[in-house]
Amino acid sequence: MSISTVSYALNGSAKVSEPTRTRIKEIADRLGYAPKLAARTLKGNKTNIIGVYISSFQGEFYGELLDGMQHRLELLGYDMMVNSGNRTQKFLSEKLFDGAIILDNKFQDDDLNKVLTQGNKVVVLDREVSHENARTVLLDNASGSKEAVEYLVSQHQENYYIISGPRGNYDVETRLQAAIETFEKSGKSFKILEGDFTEQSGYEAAEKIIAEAKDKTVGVYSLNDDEAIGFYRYARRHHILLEPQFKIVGFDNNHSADFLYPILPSISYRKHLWGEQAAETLIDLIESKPSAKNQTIKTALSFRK
Amino acid sequence: MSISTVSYALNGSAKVSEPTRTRIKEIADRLGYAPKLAARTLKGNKTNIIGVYISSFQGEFYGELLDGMQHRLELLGYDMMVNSGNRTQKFLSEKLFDGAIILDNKFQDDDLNKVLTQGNKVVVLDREVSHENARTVLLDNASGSKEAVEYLVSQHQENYYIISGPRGNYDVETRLQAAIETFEKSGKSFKILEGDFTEQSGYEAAEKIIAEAKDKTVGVYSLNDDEAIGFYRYARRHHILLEPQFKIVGFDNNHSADFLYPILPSISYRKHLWGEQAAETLIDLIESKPSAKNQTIKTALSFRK
DNA sequence: CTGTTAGCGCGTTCAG
DNA sequence: CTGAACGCGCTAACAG
Repeated sequence: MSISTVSYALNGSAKVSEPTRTRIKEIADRLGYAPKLAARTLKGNKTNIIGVYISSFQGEFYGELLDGMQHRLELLGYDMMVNSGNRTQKFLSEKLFDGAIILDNKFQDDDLNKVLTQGNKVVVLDREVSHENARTVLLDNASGSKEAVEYLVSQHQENYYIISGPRGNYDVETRLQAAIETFEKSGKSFKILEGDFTEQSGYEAAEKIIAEAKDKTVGVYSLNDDEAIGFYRYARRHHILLEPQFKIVGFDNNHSADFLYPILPSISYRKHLWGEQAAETLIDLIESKPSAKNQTIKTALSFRK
Repeated sequence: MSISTVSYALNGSAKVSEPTRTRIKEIADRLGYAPKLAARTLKGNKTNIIGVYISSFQGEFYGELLDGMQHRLELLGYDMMVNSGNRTQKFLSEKLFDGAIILDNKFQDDDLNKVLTQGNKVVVLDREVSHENARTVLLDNASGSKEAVEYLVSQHQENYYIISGPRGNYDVETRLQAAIETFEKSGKSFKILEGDFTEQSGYEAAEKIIAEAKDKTVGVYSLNDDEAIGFYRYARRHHILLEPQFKIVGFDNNHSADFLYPILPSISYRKHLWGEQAAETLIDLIESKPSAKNQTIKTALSFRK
């Protein structure tokens, strides 16, 4: 029983007879033997692992997205590993991953370019990229933003605000631009308050907006739901009834905003599908299928149930 | 410039002069060269990667926990990768990870034992294990559960319920046992309704409980907050005012339950710390430090803010 | 200090 | 079914 026979047996090659295979598998099992990934990879140059890069594990944002990726990748015969933190970027260059999905503002454009130049395949969910080894699967922020603002304007408020997000972020910039255009087209004036997508920043924005409001009615477009939740939290803590003076719209349709009162309308999109599309596109890219094209994920105003 | 010099230079060996090192690094950078993890691992028998196994990415439960692990592991010089799904268990046997943290009911006891027998180091957060290669970092469910029930009983309700969780689960069984003991000690009778830790199961339990209640006051101990949220959702959808007839206590102190009305008291614990302890214990175990002992995470009733 | 050479780690796979 | 080369980087031994 030679080394190669063992290898063939364990990998299901037809070069080994059934009885031998069975015997080998039994022995391997008894010994707790498992071929090392490192050795196999060295020879094969492929790991069948996809690396996913996110900026933080905190928050409910990623769960459904990752779940979508995971399920699709499993179907396609790949495994998935989730990373957060700068140091792990090296694993892509070091060929631990056959490809990566990136939704991580801490992953710098420079580093991304380096990685692409090295020949790594990447799908990006948080910026525009043009490179033969990259594809994008992006939200249709413009359309969602337009709908959000149109809804607010239809409520005929007296003053309007946008609570912004971290500048430079793709989603922020595209949502902002579309919102501004839509406000201008409607002839309504508005103010922009800076935010950073955290609850805290929404809380602080609420303080300003409510102080400025006096007895005017106000419409607020919060560029994500976390900020909107912060807004509600401020109101609750200060015993301010939002209804009917304040109308707010958010973005992301967070599950955890389901119990806010009054209901928080929000721009929603299919997170699970987003993850699936990202996975599918990446594998198409890795396997050099021509179907590996840039994708867009639709958005629409939702009023929860 | 020989191969060995390059290796020495890139790995910071003293056998290479600074100028040479710098030059080599520049060239490597320009060429986009990065030593492959597989080759390095094969020789060194160590990856400095810790695998974390969770049963699903969904839900807000894991975020803070993973964040705690991640930060502590980073401090200790390790990288972390998060896995979900049965197929990825093999990576531990295949020596991609130097060790693992497991909080995954889909990770079977049999498989865990196999992995431990192979010599892999593991910290487990969701069951009791006794093995030289394993340590546990578990919640003090008994204490939390006792406090939850004592709180309910102090509210002097007429009927009491427990909404259970998935049977066999360590947290469920220990919470349940302590709850039963505490109810019995107080002389109160109670009913147990089955649940599975999902919102849906809490929703269904609410339907039964509310139908049975008539005009009696009711105390409900929901073994996790997701179920409690389901309870509230049922009440809201059917326009039932919970206060003052229904008193509910949960477990986990989920952030997303912050906006429930009336306030949902819940057994809380420091998730971030939990993750940190798990990480620390695992590394101690890997590095054969005697400090690698089983740990317990404290719990306490919390009324949110 | 730098270069050369060679062995090692471990599984895969071709040629026999 | 077996022998041996191979993949890639690390490192020890030795020479310049």
